[in-house]
Amino acid sequence: MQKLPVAAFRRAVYSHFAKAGRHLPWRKKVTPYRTFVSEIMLQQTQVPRAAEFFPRFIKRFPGWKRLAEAELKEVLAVWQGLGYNRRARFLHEAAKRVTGEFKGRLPDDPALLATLPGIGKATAASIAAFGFNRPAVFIETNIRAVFIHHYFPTRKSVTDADLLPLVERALDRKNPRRWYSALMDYGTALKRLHGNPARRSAHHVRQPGFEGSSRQARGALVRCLAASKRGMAVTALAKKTSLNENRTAELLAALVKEGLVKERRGCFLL
DNA sequence: CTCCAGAGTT
DNA sequence: AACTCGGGAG
Repeated sequence: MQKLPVAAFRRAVYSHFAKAGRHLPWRKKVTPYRTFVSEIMLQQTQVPRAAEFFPRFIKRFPGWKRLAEAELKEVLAVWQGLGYNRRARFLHEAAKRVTGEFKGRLPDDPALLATLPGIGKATAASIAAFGFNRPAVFIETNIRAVFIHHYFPTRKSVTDADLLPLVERALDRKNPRRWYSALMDYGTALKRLHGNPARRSAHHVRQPGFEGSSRQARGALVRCLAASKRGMAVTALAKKTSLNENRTAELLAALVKEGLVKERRGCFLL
């Protein structure tokens, strides 16, 4: 199984990092807050887009306190274009918990981090590694690409359980932050060269289409509301988004239930 | 059409 | 285990 000695593998990854490591805004200055924000933004979102939004977000909400004190509508407004709006709400909720429960100090324990909204196993470990330079082990799509390419070049289906011991063994425990940064950059480069080895992950799933989906419609609704001063009625929203009125009402009800939208006597607002 | 530094809900 | 959640670039 072990096709490549660990030392040689690390050298290959670090060598690429030295030549082609990316200069990303969240790497310029590392704090737990900045790492947290970037990791939420990066969930299912390509690096260039997160890199575009990150500086704006940080400028507007420089730290936990400022984010916690903001209104959700402000956070959603800055979030527009990033996608998956509920992440903005999770981030906002997390900031409130960090300032309250943790007195403004983000814990570095992945198990504790994973109790925060929007933080699953992968992101919790990512934050521990990138934000606190802790040797947490995790797997995400770039890591899958790298390890599948190097250690399972021909196997059709590779599980995370297959990869985990390899990821753990390869981890540079002297500098987890640098190691994972290098691994990410190597993974994205590998995908461009070899057509996404992560497709051969047993956990790989293709997304349903976006055109005409409720995701698209919800996005349009939230975008409208983010742009409106005082909120809008169902009819106005349906007209503005070219959606069926019944469907619009249903989608709005779901958005209200999720805490992204509020309703005040027939008028919807963020 | 595909995927993206995934997570929450059912 | 299967669904759902944005939006843009390639």
